[in-house]
Amino acid sequence: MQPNISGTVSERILLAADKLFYSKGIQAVGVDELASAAAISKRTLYKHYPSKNDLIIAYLQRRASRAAVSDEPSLKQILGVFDALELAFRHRNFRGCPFVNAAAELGGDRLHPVVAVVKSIKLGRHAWFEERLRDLGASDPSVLAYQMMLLVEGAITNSMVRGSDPQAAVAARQAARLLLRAGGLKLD
Amino acid sequence: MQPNISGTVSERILLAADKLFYSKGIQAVGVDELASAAAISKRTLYKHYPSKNDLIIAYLQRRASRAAVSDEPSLKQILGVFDALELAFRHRNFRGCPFVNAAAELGGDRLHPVVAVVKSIKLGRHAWFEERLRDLGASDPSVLAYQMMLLVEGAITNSMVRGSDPQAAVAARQAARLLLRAGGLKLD
DNA sequence: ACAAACGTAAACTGATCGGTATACAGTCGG
DNA sequence: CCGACTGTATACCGATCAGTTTACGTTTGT
Repeated sequence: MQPNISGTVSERILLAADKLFYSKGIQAVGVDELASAAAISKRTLYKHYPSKNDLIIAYLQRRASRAAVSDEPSLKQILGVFDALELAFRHRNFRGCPFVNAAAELGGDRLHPVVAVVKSIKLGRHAWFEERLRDLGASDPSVLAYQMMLLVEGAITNSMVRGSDPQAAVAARQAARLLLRAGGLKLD
Repeated sequence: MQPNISGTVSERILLAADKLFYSKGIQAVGVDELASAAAISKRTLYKHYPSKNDLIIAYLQRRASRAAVSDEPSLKQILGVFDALELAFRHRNFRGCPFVNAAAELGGDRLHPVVAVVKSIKLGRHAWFEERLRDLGASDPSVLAYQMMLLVEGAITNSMVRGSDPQAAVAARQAARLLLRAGGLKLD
């Protein structure tokens, strides 16, 4: 891979980490490879991120903060998640959920800081769904939000295992519409 | 961990591999640890499994072959999956789906033999659902089977990330009943 | 009893890893 | 012009890993 030489140093490092960690897996990427991909020396990398673990966490938090802030109506936002999934599944570089992958790779140690980060991110997603479902007057926003999470996670996992299968998103969206309607929401 | 000294050698190795691979992760377990856990020498281990990869695949296939063969009616079998999930989530040692975890750990290389094994196992599960749904006269057995897969995978993943949450199974079962009914099945 | 086969224990090989230290080049303010 | 700073290139460290080899019991068939 030819190194990226644009942007600030921290950005370059995070960009390289994002690409490599996600596509090859966290454990499979060494610090030397990261440094050369970011076109910096190892020393500089350790100046910005004092350990590989710090870089891993920064990578996950950067992925989490990509939450699209939108002023669309709540229902459209919820259904939009499944459209976004389908788009993601069509992407050639799709390789599942970075958070789940990280937890699977490093979760052998239940006290690993990465596990805590992943958990908080997932709880945040649940809250995101629940908030919007409450707005929409769902009969049981918490469990309905949980079910949306199940469909999203399930679709991502299935698509990853099968090798980027867009049909996972189609089945998930259809199921979501059914569950939302059963939960007391009026869809179009 | 005190070594296990009962059963045949191959069984002992597989038993140790199952416990260690699942609880600590595949990459986190070394061959020396496996040998001492199985109370055999490294030499003997390599006689039974000529590489660590062979042992990994044997471990996954053993997990997959644990499919409970039952003569219950199809519908009861399908719903039973979600009861089994809840039971699994209550287990202290639950740490997600061994197949997904393996794919997440080793899937950076898309041609890795483990990835192919995992994919075939998951396709087998889909076929298992589809077969029973077809028996039951579901209107679209393939997509309904896909949706069952989504719920199962989603529940497992969510429960793992949250640290063994039985509520994931409850939400999944409730969603499953709804989807099954909408798919043309008569429940109780 | 004896030799071949099988097992173990443990050292070793070569490679890779995260992280550190050294030596050197460029830059910039005073 | 200089000295502090910043970054690079690279060698190095200790640990760990998969896999091999060596040396030494122990069992087993005959």
